[in-house]
Amino acid sequence: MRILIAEDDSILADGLTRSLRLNGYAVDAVSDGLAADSALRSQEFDLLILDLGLPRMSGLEVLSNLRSKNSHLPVLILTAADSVEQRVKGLDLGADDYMAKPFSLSELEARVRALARRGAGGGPTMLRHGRLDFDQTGRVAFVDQQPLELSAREVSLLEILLTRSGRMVSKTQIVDHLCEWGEEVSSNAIEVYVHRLRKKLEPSGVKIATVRGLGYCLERDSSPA
Amino acid sequence: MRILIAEDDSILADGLTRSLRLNGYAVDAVSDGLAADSALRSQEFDLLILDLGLPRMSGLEVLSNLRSKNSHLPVLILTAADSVEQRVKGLDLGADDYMAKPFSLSELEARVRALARRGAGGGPTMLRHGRLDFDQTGRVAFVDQQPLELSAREVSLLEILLTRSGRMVSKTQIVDHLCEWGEEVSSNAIEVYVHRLRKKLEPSGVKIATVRGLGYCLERDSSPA
DNA sequence: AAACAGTATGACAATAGTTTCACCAATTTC
DNA sequence: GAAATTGGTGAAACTATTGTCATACTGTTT
Repeated sequence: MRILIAEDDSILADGLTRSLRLNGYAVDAVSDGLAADSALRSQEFDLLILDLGLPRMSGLEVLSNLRSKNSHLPVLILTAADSVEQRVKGLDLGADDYMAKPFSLSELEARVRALARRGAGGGPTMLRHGRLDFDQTGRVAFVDQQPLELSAREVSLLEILLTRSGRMVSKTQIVDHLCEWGEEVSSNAIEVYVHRLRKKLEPSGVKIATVRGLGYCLERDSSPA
Repeated sequence: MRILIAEDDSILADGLTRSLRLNGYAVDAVSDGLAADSALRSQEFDLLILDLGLPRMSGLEVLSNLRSKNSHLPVLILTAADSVEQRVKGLDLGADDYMAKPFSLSELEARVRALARRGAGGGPTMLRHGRLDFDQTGRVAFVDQQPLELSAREVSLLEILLTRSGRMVSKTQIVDHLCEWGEEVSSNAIEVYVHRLRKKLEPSGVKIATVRGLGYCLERDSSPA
């Protein structure tokens, strides 16, 4: 689950980044509108947290650019407490939720959870694959009701595989979802994650298939329900 | 998926080439505008990465030539960080996206993916032929909902046949889509791919017809709907 | 019908991609 | 601050895929 934060107050941005990371999200932060716009073109995010008062390009512009590309990316806008007007504009332009500064971290986290869930297809937050259940909100996996002990990386990997169940997922796609910008990771790292996850998934009967040169994909349920 | 890189900085070009190849694209590189123009006339590409500051013919010229031929080829332009003006011109001339140097490889890769996806018909990525379904995004083929085990090459071959469904595909066209310039492949290699793909397609009832001296084409649905 | 060019097919070898293990660095936990 | 967990690297073993060869086959041409 990848989040982009566009916020010019670096202290606030830092705090948000840190706290969201603790919650298991991959977070990137930019500090002006142009950078946000550019980031949105290049990467796929699952949620955008957008300050409306950004330098170089206003948050409203960023938002309208985004929506004009027909993106349904969930957007949470941050506004100064007094600018009711902006807030309204933002919602008109298709923001999904707003928070007035100052706000409490835990409230923000809650909204983020809600939006992230909604974005994930609007559908159920429970992914199922054979005997494996995965709770996207709590980020826990179960095999026959028994919780599975997975590290953060493993959870993320499992999540991306599950959300694209049956489709090929290339290593680059995996890197994009798991890592943030500065973080360059050897392709071997992915292979290692897969290896470790496979081991932990063994008892569940869920298999990760390899297609040489293309990537990985979750094997379809072999066992009939 | 074939990409042309027009970039005169050979170090950068090299890096791009290598990294994109790792992502499974067929990449060709040229180092000046004329060569780019000429390559675009002779070969079919799916994406152009174009530096605007090219010798012999400027990137903007290459781009406008291309668009004047009514090509909708997705184009990603590379510009110096400060030349906002060029960038704007480029977008006006019909570039699809831009990146300011210097940029991170992974960011470029992401944009390439985005463009490649958009370029691939923009529309539905599901191709259907008789009982055979092919998910272009996921790069998986199904027969009656059952996934088909194909290698990377086989997937590519199937893709090109499906996208030209019913029409002839010459061996040269196949080589062009699958391989890069340096990569010389005997014509027999193609015959071998076809052979292997045919075998795997057998249970689906989908047939690849040979036309002596011309090439191959997917047989029309034999079973009337 | 013989000769020919193009195509099919199976086996083999080289390659490039993957798995796996052991180990180090960094971070978190107690 | 020590121990434990997690995340990442490199190297060696491993393996499926790929491309070529040699050979058999098919349809055309003379």
